[in-house]
Amino acid sequence: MIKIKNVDLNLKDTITCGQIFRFYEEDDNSFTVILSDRVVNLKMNNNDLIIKSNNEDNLENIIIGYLDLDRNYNILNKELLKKDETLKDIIESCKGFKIMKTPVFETIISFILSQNNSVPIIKKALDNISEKYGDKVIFEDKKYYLFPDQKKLSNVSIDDYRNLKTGFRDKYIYEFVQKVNNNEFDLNKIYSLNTKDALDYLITNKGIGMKVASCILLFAYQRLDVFPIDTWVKKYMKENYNLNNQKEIEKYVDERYKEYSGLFIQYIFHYNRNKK
DNA sequence: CCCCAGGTCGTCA
DNA sequence: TGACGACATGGG
Repeated sequence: MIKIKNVDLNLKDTITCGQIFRFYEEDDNSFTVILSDRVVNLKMNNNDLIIKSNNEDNLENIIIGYLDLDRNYNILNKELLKKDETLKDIIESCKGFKIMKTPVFETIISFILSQNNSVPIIKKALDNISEKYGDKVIFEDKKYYLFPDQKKLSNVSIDDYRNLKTGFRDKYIYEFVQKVNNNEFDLNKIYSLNTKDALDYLITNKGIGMKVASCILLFAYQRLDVFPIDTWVKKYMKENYNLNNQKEIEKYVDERYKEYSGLFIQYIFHYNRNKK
């Protein structure tokens, strides 16, 4: 067990707001997440974060990175507030909310699955893939399956994916995995690209459009300057700002919030989700 | 039974 | 460019 004292973290909202899919809320209000090569249980005890895992190697650093605990959100929030003072209440309500740093490969598969799909079904498909091709881990007497890496999926066919309930996205996942394994798509190249080029590079994959690419950049690559525009955001921006299409929204958000626009979108999503 | 899910693709003006 | 239907699946 590891304890990180005095963290500024809203664990529940951060875990459950749609950044990751494979997590379990436990009876003691802790969360068990399946993270790359291990299973981790996270629990807040007052302001301390209690961490347990089947694998404690480098665990504290991994969780600090995963939950973005090293970033100074106070500075970000101040910058955001400077750009738009009307965000005061929203920003305050998002205290402790973090943009997670999620595993790249799994995140891309997850968000390919997310198109025209609902969260429980996305989760089910990810679990199916993991149970079939991922390594088994026993943690506190329970069985879990890690999400497989690209090598483990190299021989999986479109039909295999279909049988795991990925729906019509089966071919997209297949093609993406093939391209990664054949070095036709380089996950590390993203780090060296600016945000616009990274988006253009991501959408060269079938099944990845602008929204999915934005989620990938925001969550897996920590690009806080992208803003995933989906049906929810469109509706919200129309109702509150009278912006009627994607172009108008992009222009508005980019002009006002620039390098923090991803944070801005996550904050208003989070705020409105909790409001009702 | 119909509708929808934090979309994207292919097709046709 | 821009609009529009199709798309697998499961839950309401």
